[in-house]
Amino acid sequence: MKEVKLNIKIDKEKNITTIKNIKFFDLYKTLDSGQTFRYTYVDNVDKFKGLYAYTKNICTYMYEEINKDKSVNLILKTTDEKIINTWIEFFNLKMDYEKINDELIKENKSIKKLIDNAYGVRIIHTDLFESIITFIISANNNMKRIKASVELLASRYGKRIMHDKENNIDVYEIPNAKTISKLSLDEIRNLKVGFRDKYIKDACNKIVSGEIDLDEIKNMNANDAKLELMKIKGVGSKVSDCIRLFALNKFEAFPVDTWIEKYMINNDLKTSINKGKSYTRIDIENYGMKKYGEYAGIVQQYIFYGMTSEK
DNA sequence: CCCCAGGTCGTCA
DNA sequence: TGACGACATGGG
Repeated sequence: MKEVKLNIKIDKEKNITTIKNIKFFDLYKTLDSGQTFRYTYVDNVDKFKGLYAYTKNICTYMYEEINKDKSVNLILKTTDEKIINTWIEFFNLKMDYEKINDELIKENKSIKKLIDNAYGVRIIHTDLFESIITFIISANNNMKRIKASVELLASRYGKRIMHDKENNIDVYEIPNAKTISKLSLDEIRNLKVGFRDKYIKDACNKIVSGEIDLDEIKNMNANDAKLELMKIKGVGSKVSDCIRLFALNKFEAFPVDTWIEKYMINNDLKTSINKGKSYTRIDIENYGMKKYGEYAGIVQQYIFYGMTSEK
């Protein structure tokens, strides 16, 4: 698909970069949609509201302005081109979401209300290792607790990469596999990850030993990547789908968690279930992939946002 | 006390 | 294969 051309203004004097008129983008909804767990809201930096976002050992202050036509200006507090490009890639800003949404609606008109509700939610491009660890923690857990555990992991065992004295905010990097593999099970357990301690350790051991090669996984097709990730204990079908969708951007993945299951049972699958059919999560995953095709993961994220943002 | 959260594992048939 | 209980932990 053709890439969107970005309108980027770099202001060296103010140390600010503005990416102008981004279509279908909501910074806060996107970060808050359960794909990444590492961002910190700030009440007062340079007299405006914003946040520190983190990925791949980079922490940047940013905020958004909404234009009259609903497009968004993303303001980054940096002028470093490498960092700017990191965030463009992270938020997939070159993807033409208007076109993708039009195609999805053309195939299936009922998707329009899902899109309107989740307006601006994008699939982001997260770091593979971080995604593996956070989504192992996510199993049978909730967003608040996942975020707390990831934050504990970073602040206890990661290097501090940002210190904001004025707002009393510190940001730490996610420790690497080697560092985590040296921790005891008790130390990992103390991150409030419960029974997932041994899974985190297994993932790091396999990465350190070379049994799992993250660079190889990045070059695999969607199906091979899924199976390779599932060699890690604690990574089943759903966790693997989240990792390949968010960290590898395999958009055909359709992760089925408790929310997606509830939604599909009450909507897409309702009539057949009334006729006495039953579906496992794997059935629902295959149904979603078939029905929504190459952008199933994007549809899934709209559904997830809708289900979790109510109340 | 119960049930639930971006599920997976081991076991038993 | 398919079903089912166990698993940590905090919130409602």
